[in-house]
Amino acid sequence: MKTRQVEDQRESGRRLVLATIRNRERIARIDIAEATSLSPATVTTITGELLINGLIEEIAPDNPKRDAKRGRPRVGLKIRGGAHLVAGLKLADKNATVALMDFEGKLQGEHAQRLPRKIPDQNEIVHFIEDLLDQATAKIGLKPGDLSGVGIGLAGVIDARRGFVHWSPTLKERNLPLRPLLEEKISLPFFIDNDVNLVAVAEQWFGLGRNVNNFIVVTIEQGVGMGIVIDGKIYRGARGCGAEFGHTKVHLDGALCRCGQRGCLEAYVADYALLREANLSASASGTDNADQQVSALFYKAKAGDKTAQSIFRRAGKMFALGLANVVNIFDPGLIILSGERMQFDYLYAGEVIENMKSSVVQIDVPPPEVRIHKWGDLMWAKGAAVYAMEAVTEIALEGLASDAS
Amino acid sequence: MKTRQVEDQRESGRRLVLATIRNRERIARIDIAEATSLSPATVTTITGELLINGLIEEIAPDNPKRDAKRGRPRVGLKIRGGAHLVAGLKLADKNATVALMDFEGKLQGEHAQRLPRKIPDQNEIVHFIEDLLDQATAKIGLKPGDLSGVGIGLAGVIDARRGFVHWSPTLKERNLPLRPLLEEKISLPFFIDNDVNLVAVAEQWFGLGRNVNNFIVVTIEQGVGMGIVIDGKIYRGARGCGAEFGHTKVHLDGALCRCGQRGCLEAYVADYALLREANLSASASGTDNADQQVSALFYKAKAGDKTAQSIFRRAGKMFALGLANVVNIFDPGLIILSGERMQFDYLYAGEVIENMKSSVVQIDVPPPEVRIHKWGDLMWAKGAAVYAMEAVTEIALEGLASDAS
DNA sequence: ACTATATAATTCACTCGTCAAATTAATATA
DNA sequence: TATATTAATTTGACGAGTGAATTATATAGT
Repeated sequence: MKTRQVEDQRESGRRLVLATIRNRERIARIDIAEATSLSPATVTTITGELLINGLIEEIAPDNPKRDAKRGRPRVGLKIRGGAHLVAGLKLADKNATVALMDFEGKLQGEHAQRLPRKIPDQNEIVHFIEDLLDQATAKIGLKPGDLSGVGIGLAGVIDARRGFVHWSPTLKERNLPLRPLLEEKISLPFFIDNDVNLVAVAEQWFGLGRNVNNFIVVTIEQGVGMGIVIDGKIYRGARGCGAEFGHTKVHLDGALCRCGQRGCLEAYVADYALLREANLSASASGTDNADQQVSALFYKAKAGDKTAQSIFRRAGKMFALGLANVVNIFDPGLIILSGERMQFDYLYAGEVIENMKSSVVQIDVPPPEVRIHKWGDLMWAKGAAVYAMEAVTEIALEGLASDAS
Repeated sequence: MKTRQVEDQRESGRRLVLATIRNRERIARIDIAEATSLSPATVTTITGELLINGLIEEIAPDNPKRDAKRGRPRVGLKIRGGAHLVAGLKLADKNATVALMDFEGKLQGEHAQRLPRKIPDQNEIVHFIEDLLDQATAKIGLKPGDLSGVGIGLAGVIDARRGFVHWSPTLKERNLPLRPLLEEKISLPFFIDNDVNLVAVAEQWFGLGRNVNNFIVVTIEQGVGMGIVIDGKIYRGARGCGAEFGHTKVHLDGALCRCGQRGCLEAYVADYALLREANLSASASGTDNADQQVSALFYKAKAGDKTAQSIFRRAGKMFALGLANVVNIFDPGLIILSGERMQFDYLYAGEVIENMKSSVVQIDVPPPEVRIHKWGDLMWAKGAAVYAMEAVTEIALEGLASDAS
């Protein structure tokens, strides 16, 4: 900590250059200069450092036709995938998914495993994750020690800053300091967050949120979740726990929610809410096929069953109302509806979207775009991996300062 | 535009130092160094520039007792009030208020005037504002030309970036490019924003939001408004128009709102909603005493009238629900309830707040603090002035770069 | 084949801003 | 009056970024 302002300048330059290379996948120095509005000279210096430290590499001129331009050919730079390997875990209600990702963002391996219904205690969760990492890395001939970091996405209320789980449907215990517990047993940096936030990160890197600075992601699965991106960063509230869209109230003294309160959006659109309406308790007919039951209900509605239709119609209305509230408060530029349930079009049908748009303050500017993105657990795990990678990148860049010889 | 990174560094240093002096009112160089983690040497350089350019000034050692410490006494620095004068206007439904403020944030004059019911056209609004500025400045023996900028707060949906009024209850016309219109006639920079955002700015500078980086302000008057501060900055949505809390839906297909939609919070808690319930149309018994009618209704409820009580009770419940939704989505650290109607305790009664807190996701961290701040139109105008001053400061700092000799 | 032209990347001399250390300034205390 | 103490300024050095010149590497033209 010699100086402050001066070092900061260089460090932010490195960050900027690395981010630019990431974003553009492969890019020549001159284009980096253009994109970052740094001078070519500075770009040479910074990329030189990054090359020495192995974070980036030059790429062979892959364009044999070279656009028929003359002059010295630009040499492409890219992230060096081998620089770091991270793991991302998605712990859902019934199964866990692992994604292994290199520093370039490429998937290097994956692994899935069933989960005991609820993980009862601290020890078991730590062991379970340890196992998961063992098996996942073994698949590609490596060990957990080869990882530079692990990201974990979990449903529930999570304080990402502390890696603290206030509450999660996956765990039996409340108020679990998960990160300290894990880091005590496994000597790796862990990064824990609400799973929807990690979907938002995944959308930012690989999905519909690329180069969009302000958007929100809404997921419907067991519960209803939301991730908010403002100025390119995940927004976390003052108390460190993210957007609880599912427990937004859509009806005064309305339907009972599993959180104990009444009128939550979740109590109208989540799986259990739909089944409850249909008088099909999930626990009554086997815990595992709630999915199938919801599917069955959906196809019944499709087939013309009035009761089933009514259930989905109400859910759609409530969803539209909740969404409109978010739009009225946040005015996001883009809304991404994501998650397993998005295969059921009742929630993103034109009617629901129109409903939402007509409940938004009307001005002569078009309402936010709504896009649907259905993807499975692996994408959530990739989001978790990316989350870890952002953190690992940060650590790498900080460490680089003293490294420079 | 010689260099980029290098000049930026100096400029951000100036910004930082000036902001620190603002925040601390009077502060010695050594303390600035401490607060900004710049070196004393740099602080000397920067404050020297600011002194030469007349933005700050040294203050005589006002502490005759000097804490009984020895050594060279620290010389205080403060913002030089005379550096710039700005005006802030609050245009409400029935009256307009002007605040004149010096560069130090001190009120230099004020002025109020009744407003015609609705301003019909472009020309009139420009003339009206021109008049207002003339009269306000005349009161302290100056002219509008002595101003460095004018901030204007207006209810409705405003795009602050463009100074564009999508819609305002004060104006008859929709889609009015107010800033260009004003700047065409009056050669001063104008800064226009939603009035609640300006209240938020005022809270940040003078009120309960001092040194709080994340909070929201909610006001109830003719309508219901909200201002959001994230990371010390006013949050503006993607479309440039702020938080429309009042048109958040609290009931599916609920009460009819003046915006034409149903179930808006405003349709339950705003003046017209209360009077409508009480079967007292504002327009029926004279437009001007809606205030008094609401007051009368309030005291009737206080006196035990069941009907009146029921009206306020429902309004309170809906308000609590809407507020809970904002908390669930945003998780702000502090909520400031502000505005004229806050004198009626039905909306911030312990019961309502408790109601809200019990509708928020429950974790083992205390829910956000709620504080009440009742203040009149002058404070809104001061907020508008501060808003202008922030902009003027920015301009002054930018101009300084080339000035430096 | 050779030169001219074009473009990318690097090198180098210079400027600007910050900082640590030394110096000067201004006070209280012995 | 001398000494101690703290604030502010000055000074010399250093780090980072830049423009201009230089080097590298290609194509186009003859």
